[in-house]
Amino acid sequence: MPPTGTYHHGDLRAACLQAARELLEEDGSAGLSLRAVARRAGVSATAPYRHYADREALVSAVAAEGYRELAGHLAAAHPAPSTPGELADVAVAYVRFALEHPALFRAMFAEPCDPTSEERVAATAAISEYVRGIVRATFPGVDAEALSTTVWALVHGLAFLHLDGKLDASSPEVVAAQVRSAVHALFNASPAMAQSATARTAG
Amino acid sequence: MPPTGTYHHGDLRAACLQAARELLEEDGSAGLSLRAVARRAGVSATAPYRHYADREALVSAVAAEGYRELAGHLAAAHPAPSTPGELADVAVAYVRFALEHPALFRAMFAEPCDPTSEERVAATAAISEYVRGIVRATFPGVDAEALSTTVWALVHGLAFLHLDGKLDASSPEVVAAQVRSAVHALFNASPAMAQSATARTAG
DNA sequence: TGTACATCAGTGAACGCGCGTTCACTGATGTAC
DNA sequence: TGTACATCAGTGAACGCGCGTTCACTGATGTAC
Repeated sequence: MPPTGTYHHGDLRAACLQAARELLEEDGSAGLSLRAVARRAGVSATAPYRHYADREALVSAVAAEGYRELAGHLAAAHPAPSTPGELADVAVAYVRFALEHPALFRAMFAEPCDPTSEERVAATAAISEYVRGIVRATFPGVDAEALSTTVWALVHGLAFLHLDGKLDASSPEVVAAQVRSAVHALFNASPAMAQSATARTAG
Repeated sequence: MPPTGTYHHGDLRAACLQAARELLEEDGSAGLSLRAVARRAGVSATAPYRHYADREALVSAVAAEGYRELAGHLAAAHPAPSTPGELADVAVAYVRFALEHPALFRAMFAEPCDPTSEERVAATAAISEYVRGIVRATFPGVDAEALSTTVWALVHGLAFLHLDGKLDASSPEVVAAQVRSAVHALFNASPAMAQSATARTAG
């Protein structure tokens, strides 16, 4: 057990991430500042420099953590989606994550970011690969690369428009229904669906 | 003609917008500051207060102008789209606008914004209505409300993922092809298309 | 087991900065007579 | 056409702020003998 309340913090690196997360959750519109994070972590303004090269590095780390958390959230929605309906569940989870953590989501996507952060690049690549995997499982034989980009963009756009108040986000149910409907509009059209259309009820 | 170079500026309100735009174009990642705008407009730091209540008001005005400019850009892509292909042209124009004016686009959409700005609300409503009109023209008899939301979200998501470096934006052509492909994936599925599918070449 | 010492992870003062906003002001403009 | 005056659109000094980052430092930890 790391001794708490001592001069040495124990795990200030993690504590900074935690503090940053709390700040983002509390004030959805503020930018992260190193000083505010240090303050929240109960530490001098300069202590974080022991663990992060500069402000950018902290922000990148927060974003990367956000990506991982998002991935977990999606996986929790459905462990291994393989039908359009299950894929839609995952889509709903994506948008819900954005609406539940608006500031974090903005930090992850809306700010110009440091493209050199390995942690960050790896985390977004993982998300992208994850979506591709789902699409592949749901529509085997389709160009998963292209379709997964389309799916991601659709869902991402819904998330952002909702975040930005451009769509009706009055209740989670309304949002979920909208996401589902949009996703189904897309999936009804996929080549794989068209191919197997004869095997289902037409109309 | 307003006398330039005089004590009285002539049209400082417009000059501030212009200055703000230039700053956004030059530094895609900087936030707008009133002082920087004033500086760029060649005027004292406090002069803009004659024309804008505060920083927020300036930013909202810039964003509103951006919406109008985007609308013009879309209209220029095609005056009255009524086929999926023409609609795709408009979609391409949307994404191109975002990529050509990243900082402006972020100011318009990515920042938490003042929802009370009438100018801003009106401008975004206009965009939304515009998209709905196109969808209605392209797919008469369809629930334009739902489909136009889906279209907007898809295109908006593509714009943002590109802006954020999450997709291959290596050349305008690549981007355009991707947008077109995504839009077509969606349109192939719309009920209206399905209805009229027999009237076309199947496959 | 005890001591000397290197290393590590913090502190706190200080730097220079740009910011939003206020205020009393002044120069320019335009209108009434 | 000329003058007095109200109004308007700027100026510039000043405020207090939080920020990122540097620096020399010091207290705590752990290791070698």
